[in-house]
Amino acid sequence: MAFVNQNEILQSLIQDQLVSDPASARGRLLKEAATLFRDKGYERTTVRDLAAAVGIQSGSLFHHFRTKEEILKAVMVETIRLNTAVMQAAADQVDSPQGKLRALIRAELESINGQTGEAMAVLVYEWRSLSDHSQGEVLELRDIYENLWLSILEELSQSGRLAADAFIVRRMLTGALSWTVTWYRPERGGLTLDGLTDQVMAMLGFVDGHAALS
Amino acid sequence: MAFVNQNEILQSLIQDQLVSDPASARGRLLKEAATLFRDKGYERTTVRDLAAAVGIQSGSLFHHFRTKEEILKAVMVETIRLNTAVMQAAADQVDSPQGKLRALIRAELESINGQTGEAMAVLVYEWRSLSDHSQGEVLELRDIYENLWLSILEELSQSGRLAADAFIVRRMLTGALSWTVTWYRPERGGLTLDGLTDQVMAMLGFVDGHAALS
DNA sequence: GACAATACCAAGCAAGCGCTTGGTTTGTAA
DNA sequence: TTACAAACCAAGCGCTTGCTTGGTATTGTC
Repeated sequence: MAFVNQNEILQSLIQDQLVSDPASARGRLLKEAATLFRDKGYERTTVRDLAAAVGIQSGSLFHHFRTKEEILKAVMVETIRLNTAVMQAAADQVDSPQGKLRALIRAELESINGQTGEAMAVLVYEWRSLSDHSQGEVLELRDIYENLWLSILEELSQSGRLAADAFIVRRMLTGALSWTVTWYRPERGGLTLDGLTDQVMAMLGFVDGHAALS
Repeated sequence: MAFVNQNEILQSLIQDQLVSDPASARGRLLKEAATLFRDKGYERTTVRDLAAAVGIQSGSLFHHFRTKEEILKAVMVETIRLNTAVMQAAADQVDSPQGKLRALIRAELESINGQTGEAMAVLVYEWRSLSDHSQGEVLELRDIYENLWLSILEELSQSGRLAADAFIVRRMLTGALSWTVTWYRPERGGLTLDGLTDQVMAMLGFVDGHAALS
């Protein structure tokens, strides 16, 4: 199936029970949790904060989740699942490696700075609040996501269009793109998402603005 | 004065009371605090943890610092002071803008992954644990530090040797370089600090390996 | 050797934490 | 209407938290 927009992808994942419906009680809680975890940090966010955000008593949370950490893990797992699907779809819509790279960068910037931004920030900055066991589970999902990037970067590297090592470029991009959440404010005018994507591509030595569409 | 190594700079700052002597009680505490804050996060680190790390009772901490947050702020303030001086010295030892950029990148990578790495990580990832007022104070110091980078990047940009915008490149570098702390392990062999610096320079389009020395 | 000032200890307080418990309401289907 | 599970409330338990207090060593100075 070739998905076009993010909403179709989301519906499909909900169907397969891989992510929670944002309209359900569980989904709404995860959404609020992501926002609170990003704004205040996991540790500073109390179960009373979480409960108040969805309008229930703190004890009632534990009917939906066994522990507070399980909430954090759920935010992370569902975020990776959704974004892996979104990125895959973005890359599939373009043919050239350079175009695929641009699509990935744009899609990740959109994830980080758009609707799922809160959850993405949690994924990056609340990593060590997870227990070792949970970290392992999340790590497995992350590997799938990362391989999406690496296969494309290595293709560009081998054809000589990328000056630095593929692994290292991906790691640099991980840091650089996730960091945008701390400073990029598209709503204040100035730089659009496409403009920002162009800047990142330019930094990597791809200077021809909007990438080849085919 | 032209400083050569990091130790001379440190001694000078200690003299001026801008950073604590690592041999003093206060300095040792800040060192341990930085390590704990990085490993467990500020919130998860208790005053009892901090006290145990330096071998005193938890109550005795409050003879040196009024609050736990004051410890966090001190770690950040002293780290910025030291690193601003270190970076300034690194840039001053080279003449060409490209050489200065390489020196800054190398020095920041060294700060992040070397002796002061714990404190640098705290500076990046524990930002929101500071009160608003403290954030303001730290921000002022950060501006000085950032201007060091911007003046050099803008020079490169205006002479056409940098494809992307100077502000954006700096922000990308901030994210990319600080992220290295999560994956770069020089002690396991493989990539040296100079090698990593070369990779970053290559990513930015500066491909001539070790930069001009003059 | 007197005398502060500094550095520390031992004990514990008040508040907030994650989570449990026993019981009530709400939704669903026969 | 009855039956039953899912969703929720009200209360609070046991524990940890940052920080305070009153007192005791240790250190530097003349």
